[in-house]
This record gives sequence, structure tokens and C-alpha cells, in this order.
Amino acid sequence: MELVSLYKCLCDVQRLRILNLLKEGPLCVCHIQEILGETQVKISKQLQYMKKLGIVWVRREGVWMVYSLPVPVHPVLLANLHCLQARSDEFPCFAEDLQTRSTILQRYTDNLAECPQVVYQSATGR
Amino acid sequence: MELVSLYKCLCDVQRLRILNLLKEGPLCVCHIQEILGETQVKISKQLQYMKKLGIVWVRREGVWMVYSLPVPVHPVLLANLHCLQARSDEFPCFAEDLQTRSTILQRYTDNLAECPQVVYQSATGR
DNA sequence: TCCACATATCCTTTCATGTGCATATATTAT
DNA sequence: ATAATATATGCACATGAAAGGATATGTGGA
Repeated sequence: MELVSLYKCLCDVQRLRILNLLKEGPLCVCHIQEILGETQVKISKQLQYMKKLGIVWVRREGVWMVYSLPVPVHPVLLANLHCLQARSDEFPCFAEDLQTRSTILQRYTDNLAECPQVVYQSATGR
Repeated sequence: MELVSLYKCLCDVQRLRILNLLKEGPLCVCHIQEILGETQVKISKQLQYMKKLGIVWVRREGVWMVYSLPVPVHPVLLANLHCLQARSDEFPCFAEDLQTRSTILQRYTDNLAECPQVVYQSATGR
């Protein structure tokens, strides 16, 4: 992956928030959408943008498209994602997003009936 | 400094090359221009761009404008500048620029008469 | 004061990027 | 086959950044 392309990707707060989420594990589009409180189109386009660059991977699980960081993560990307957490004063949303993510995942853990949890399990082993 | 602004700054190879140079020490505009082989306008604009964001500092020495990295360097910027050197396979110009920089500084060391070396000495102590 | 040099800024054009709406595709259940 | 859900894409528009040429500003020397 070209370095400048990676930096261009990091220029958008929405994309940063998505990457910050994926750093914790795979997520399907609708959950990213819910956490960020954005429209489906916007999220989908950002994901396509990153997919084309190889910055995220995608895998289908039924109707869900599950996005994740590639293995291994590009070292420069990883380094910058670490920086994000360290600078939570500038972007409180990064920590809040992770909080919301936990809540959502917990919701599915509690209600297996309508749960796509297998999606995340099979993806991460968590 | 805002993080996204920093990433926008890093999106341009010319700016990356300039930052890579400044990482080694202050430089005046004409030398940056010579090393990168670019027009004066282009270099000057890139420098103004970064100056406005606080990514570089500037100090006048006679007719020369000497640019440098701020003290202390923004941690995220510093981390990424380290990455640049590590990825010299993608951008050979980064190492070449440093080579050219050394040559130019040596040229002034050998010919003190027309030498603005005091500029660099007073700026860094090197 | 006038000139030469180094550097910065103005203005215009061009090009890339983000956004919204409508719509298309793919999968599952009925 | 059809409907419903999740997701992706095409098109049009607005916005912002990059580039080039010309010109302005500031400094030191004659």
C-alpha cells in the first residue's frame, strides 16, 4: 500500500473512527453505522474507499458484510491507530465509540436469538 | 495542532520530503528548493501551508528564511517521520534528499566566504 | 536611494473529494 | 417467485486543495 494513500485515508474523522473501531475487532456495516450515527451511504462509501486501498478487508456472513483490519496490519497504520487512543483529549469520540461498541456487542451476547455474534466469533475467536 | 490537519499535511510527497529534510536540522528555502529540484513558488507555498498549521517554524537570517521543525516536535509527526526512513524502499528520494543535503552543507563548510552556515550553526548548534 | 536577491502572496484555473439522492445488487425467509 | 433486509453504486453538486504566472515584500549592499 502506498504511504500517501494511507495518509489520505487518515484525513477523514469518520474513517479514523471506523479504523479505531476495527482495531478492536471486526464489525458489520450496520453496527458501524449505528455507532457513528451516520447514514448507510456515507459509511458504505468510506468502507469501499478503504477496501480499494487494502486498508480494510471484508467478508460476507449471510446478509452482513463484516469489515476488519487486514492481517497483518500495515505498520504505519497500526502506529497511528495507537496514537489515536493516546490523544483522546482531542477526539473524545474515539473512546466513546469503543464504549458504544461494547454495549452493542453485549446486547447481542444477551440475546442470541437475533444475534449475528457468530459473525464476530468466527472472525476473531473472541 | 489538530490531528486531521497533520494527516492532510502528510498527504503530499513534497511536504513529506521537506519534513524529512527538516528532521535532520534547519534549512533555508533556497536549499530546500535545490534539493527537491522544484520551483520557488511551490516550495514557498508548501512551507506557508505547514507554517500556518504550526508544523514548521521559521526564522529570518538576513535574506534567508530558515525553516525548522518546532520544539518539541509533535509526537504523531515524529512517529511518522521515523516511519519514512524505515520505508525507503517505497520512496528512495527520502534517502537521496538527505544525501544531497549533506553535500550542500559540506559545500558551504568548504567555502565559508559565501556561506550562510552561521545560519544553521546558530539554529542547531551543529 | 536604487538595485539585486530571497521569499511571499494574489489571482485564476484545474482537479480531486465528500455528500445526498435514487437506485441497483445480493442474500434470506416466505 | 416475491418480499424484506443489508449493502453497494451511479450521478450530480458543492467544496477545497494544487499549480502556474505574475507581482509584491523585505533585506543587504553599492
